[in-house]
Amino acid sequence: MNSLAYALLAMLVRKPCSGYELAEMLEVFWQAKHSQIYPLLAKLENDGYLTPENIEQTGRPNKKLYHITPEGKETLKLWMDKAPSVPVSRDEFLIKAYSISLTDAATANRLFADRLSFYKDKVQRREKLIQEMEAEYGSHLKDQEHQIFGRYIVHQRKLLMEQQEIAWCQWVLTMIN
Amino acid sequence: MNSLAYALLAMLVRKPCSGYELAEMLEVFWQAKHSQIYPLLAKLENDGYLTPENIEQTGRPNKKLYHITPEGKETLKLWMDKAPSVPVSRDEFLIKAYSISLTDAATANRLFADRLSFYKDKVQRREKLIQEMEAEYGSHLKDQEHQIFGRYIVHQRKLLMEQQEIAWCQWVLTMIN
DNA sequence: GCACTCATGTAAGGAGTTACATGATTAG
DNA sequence: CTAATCATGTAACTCCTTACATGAGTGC
Repeated sequence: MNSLAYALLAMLVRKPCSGYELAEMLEVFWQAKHSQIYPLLAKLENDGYLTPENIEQTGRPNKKLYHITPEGKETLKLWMDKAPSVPVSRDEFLIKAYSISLTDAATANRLFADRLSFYKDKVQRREKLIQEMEAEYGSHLKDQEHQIFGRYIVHQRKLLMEQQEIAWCQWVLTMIN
Repeated sequence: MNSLAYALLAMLVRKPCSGYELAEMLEVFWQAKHSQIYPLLAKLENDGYLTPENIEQTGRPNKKLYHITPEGKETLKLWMDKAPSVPVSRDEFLIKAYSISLTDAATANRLFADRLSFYKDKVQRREKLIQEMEAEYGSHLKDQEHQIFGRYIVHQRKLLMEQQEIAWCQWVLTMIN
């Protein structure tokens, strides 16, 4: 059981998902490629933490919805008590930002302008997602007992980070222009 | 040449460093263990991007200061033009925050309280580091031509992120208490 | 026609972590 | 007297990415 395994269980507590969906949803705290996810789902099924449900679809490929088992949920619950490992963030952009004096004004500008638009897009998507949560759950979002609470606060955290990235890029752009 | 190799070159443009020092300094954009750094430094030396200087010390182990070569600096410069790969962040804490409804109030509280103090410590260290930069470089910090500029903006970014993490933890704590 | 989305998998290789190894000095 | 800091390295292993493989439907 590695961190990704717990990330998958955490997602599946909310609702049954296919590997394809999980790969998208994991973006919020543990990015992983499908090539890592599919074998791990098979392993978790084999260990009794998940059960698959085959969904036949027309017009698109069939899929497997994985459901979390009581053992899976219990395993995740027990893990909650352990101290989380230190967060890891690896960002090539920051290496380039650090080395900005090595490059010309045009390259520096492009670097930050691209970063800015990348995060503007991220913010837009995140705001839409949060609006959808608000429409569906309303005041339950602030109820720590409700299952949605965890999902809400995590996406709020990500939104804040993305908004701050935009503000910081703009701050740097005013200095280099 | 992987991202970590460029991260090392970026650090060594500023000043010659030992592998030990680099492991600490890399925290800001690309965390790596010494077991990954030492072999890579040897490889970069072998490729002609670095030259080592042996420093004999009394009262503590001798060390190797790596200096970047003109070829190393040129390689880093050329890399600046390429679009950076997408940032990766993997944070076990966020998996637990997402699953907060599975656990009791005491565990949830401890989880966020620990996170809060972890980042309070981070902010303290970062603020001290930035104050030292201000004392040494003053108005040069805002001069995009100056070598310190990149280092300054990156640490500012990290400080903002850490301060925001504190504010967010406090926001969640008010909701769960 | 071409790229994108949905959908699942395997194989090979590169990146990163943990453990093994050594050892003096300093602070509590 | 115990833990932390400084300091460098290797070995084994796990984790993660890239590439290979397949294929129908949709939008430009």
